[in-house]
Amino acid sequence: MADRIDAPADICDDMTPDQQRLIRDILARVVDKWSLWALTELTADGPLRFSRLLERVEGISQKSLTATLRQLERDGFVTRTVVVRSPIRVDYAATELGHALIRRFQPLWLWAAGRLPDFVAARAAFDARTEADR
Amino acid sequence: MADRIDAPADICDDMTPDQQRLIRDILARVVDKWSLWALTELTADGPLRFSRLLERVEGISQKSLTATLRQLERDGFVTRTVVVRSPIRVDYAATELGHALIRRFQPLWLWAAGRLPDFVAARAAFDARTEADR
DNA sequence: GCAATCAGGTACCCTGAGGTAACAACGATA
DNA sequence: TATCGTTGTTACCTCAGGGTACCTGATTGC
Repeated sequence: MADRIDAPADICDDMTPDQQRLIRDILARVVDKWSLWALTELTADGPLRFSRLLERVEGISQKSLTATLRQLERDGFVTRTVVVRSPIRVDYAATELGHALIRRFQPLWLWAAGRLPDFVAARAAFDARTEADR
Repeated sequence: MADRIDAPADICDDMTPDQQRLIRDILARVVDKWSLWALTELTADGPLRFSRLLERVEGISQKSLTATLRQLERDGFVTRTVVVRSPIRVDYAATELGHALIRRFQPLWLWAAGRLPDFVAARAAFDARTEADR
């Protein structure tokens, strides 16, 4: 998991180091291997139980899903409600904060999708350059 | 480094798996340990040479800075120009794509900064909850 | 010739994220 | 009673990111 993300100095100037660390922490969580994916599933499709998430977040292990959901819950992006029915059942749902985060992140995704040709071109150019000489 | 970041399905529907993987790749790079920080320094303050960056991106090692800059260069966020002067000199500068990325990322940072109290409260509530029972 | 500066490469090691697999609780059901 | 389904937890292992330390060129100045 990435453990620090920084922002331009002018945004940070009026914050304590502790606050800056917390923000980095939050944003790092947002972009780690599974968090955003899991949260996206929850924002797109009502409350989901553990096993449903396990199926949807394709490739994640039980252990990692548990850890991911705990972190998301701790930071207020997700709620966890235990239903004591027959086979125990746990529902996870995105909070308002969770929805807001996804909404804020989408423009970045769309932008990246739009500039896809630039990335492809940049990589091709770089690889050609390095293969030749350097 | 995080190696995948996903977006809502409706954005992905008209993209090939390869394209989706590339976008995840790009966005993952953006939020890894050092990339965003280094790029931020470059967008804030003209071209910088290797040693200047080494000082500014406080805590990074030579090895990691080299690796980070190579990745940023490969993805088109940074240019690398060698000046063959007396003691060799290499200038790094953010490209238009690099500036655009930082601009796109800033709103997310500002939003997180604004919701700081929510994160603090969520964590406090969670920690109190888990300390008591569970 | 010799030291110093600058940009990097390389070898070695350590840590931590994350996967696998087995086990735990606990009610329902056969 | 035994087994199953569900949500975890725990032990063990692997692998890759990243740090430290040292070495390489190339060039200038002494």
